[in-house]
Amino acid sequence: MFDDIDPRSPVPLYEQIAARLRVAIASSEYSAGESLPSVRQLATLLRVNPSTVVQAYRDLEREGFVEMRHGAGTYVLDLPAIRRTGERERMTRELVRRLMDDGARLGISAKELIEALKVEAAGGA
Amino acid sequence: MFDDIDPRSPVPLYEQIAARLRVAIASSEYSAGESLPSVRQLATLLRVNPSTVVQAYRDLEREGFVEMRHGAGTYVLDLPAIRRTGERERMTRELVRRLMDDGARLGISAKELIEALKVEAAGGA
DNA sequence: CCTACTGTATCGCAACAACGATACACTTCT
DNA sequence: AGAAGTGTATCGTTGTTGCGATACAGTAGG
Repeated sequence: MFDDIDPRSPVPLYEQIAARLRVAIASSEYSAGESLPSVRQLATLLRVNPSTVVQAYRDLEREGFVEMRHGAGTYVLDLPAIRRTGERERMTRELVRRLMDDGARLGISAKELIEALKVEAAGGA
Repeated sequence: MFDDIDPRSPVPLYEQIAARLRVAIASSEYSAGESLPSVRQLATLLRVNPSTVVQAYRDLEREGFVEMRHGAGTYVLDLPAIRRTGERERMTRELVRRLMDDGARLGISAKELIEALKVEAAGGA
């Protein structure tokens, strides 16, 4: 499950770990109420420092995916609960802004991006 | 024209400068063949180090907006030349796909993304 | 040619990010 | 109460980034 963690990648370890867990949770590989591996367990498994795993878990917590309980463990929340929060709109805006930034950088207008997005959403070209 | 350059912003000075110039070029405030302010001129105007302006110009050059001529100045290229490459559509698709990926990861549908994109394009909240 | 302009290259430093080491504090179970 | 698990807090080291200082090199006009 964590085969693709690569210390030499330019994307930080904690981000790789968080990303992997995000999809796992979103795709119900972990279900609500279930506990993630402990910080030390996962750290040992990945041959990584516990602090690095903590950093990943903290990100997931900020994003509303999990809850860390001191002394008890880290538990995944249910997705509906995650989605209810205003956090969701915030993140949508953030994603879209980044898209527009990157687009502008390449001289691609918002109008074009909307068009392309519609096409991709409809199942691609 | 460069009123909004802010040293205290988390986004780097050179990136703010480059961003401002990108839209200026895209909107024909500078036309093809015209020269940008010299590195030192702009640096003095913005009360910034010449190296910082250079960094901005180099980015614009990598992106194909301008050409730096040693000893002569920095000149804007014509946009049609930039846009003619099929590279453009490819990158648009790539950007949009990444957006959808990231969205899916957070449980955000394409429909929502389109909606948010329209809002942001219209000037944001 | 030579002066006054252009961009270029190479440093140095301060701030920050990523990661690790290690000690601390809480919970749960017996 | 105590043991064995859990997350937390605080450091230090290392690499990278943003920015500046300063010397180098090319170009163009008098």
